[in-house]
Amino acid sequence: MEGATVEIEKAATILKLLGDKTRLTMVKMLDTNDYCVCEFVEIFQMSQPAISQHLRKLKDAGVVRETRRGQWIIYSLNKESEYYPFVQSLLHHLPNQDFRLKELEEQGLRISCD
Amino acid sequence: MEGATVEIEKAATILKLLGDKTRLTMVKMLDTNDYCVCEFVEIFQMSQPAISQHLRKLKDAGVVRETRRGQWIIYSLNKESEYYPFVQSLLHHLPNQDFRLKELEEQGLRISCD
DNA sequence: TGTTTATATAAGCAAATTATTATATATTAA
DNA sequence: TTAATATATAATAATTTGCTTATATAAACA
Repeated sequence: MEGATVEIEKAATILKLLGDKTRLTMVKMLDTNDYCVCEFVEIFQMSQPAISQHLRKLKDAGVVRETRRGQWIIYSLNKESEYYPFVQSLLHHLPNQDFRLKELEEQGLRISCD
Repeated sequence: MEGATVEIEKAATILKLLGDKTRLTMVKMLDTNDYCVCEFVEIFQMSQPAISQHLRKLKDAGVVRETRRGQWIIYSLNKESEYYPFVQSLLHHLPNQDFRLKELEEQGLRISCD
């Protein structure tokens, strides 16, 4: 096995966090692009507080991090996390979600630019 | 990426299931050995119905399966599951739990024999 | 400055989760 | 056949989760 082992308790915490369709999709999307909150609101057709709360959980666990860019707060995967390799290897099994970015762009709603 | 992709929704279901310390430990243990219900009861110091309910969830999702051996019901990882490769790759990141089996044996409480 | 836009936080609530206790079922053994 | 053992299921209670609405904060812009 490559990479260090993840303590069972911490692994369970991360898996529970990713065991939600919205958060799992977010994290898969963040694996290839950065997004701001309002883009997620658009994509998931969910209220802004609901999206913020999902992102806060991911941030508290160190899975994602945020940077302010003007009035927007951009979220990205935290690749420095000691759990990143673990998360990564999960994401490899999931289907690409780039179609969601395409939809955003087609609607002229893309904001973050990497 | 090797192996087929797991639908996001199904992946979230499996991750939520494994996002519980008890179930995650069970599955990691089952990756190398089979166990009966009463062994798990001993190991986790939890009521028998609680253990049965965890196992039922894992069974309903197709992650584990059961075989009766006399009065015992032996649980094992379902390696035929289409999600087995996904589960496997998670388990690789977790620390070995063989010390739990050793403890069982030292207490003379080991029942299942593979 | 005041207004708009993007985001976060708090309070409250319904649904889901995880344990418990009590009871039913199935196999083994006396 | 009866008692003991292993397991499952049902009912229930406590806790957690994920949304909602209302409100606060912070940057941008007129």
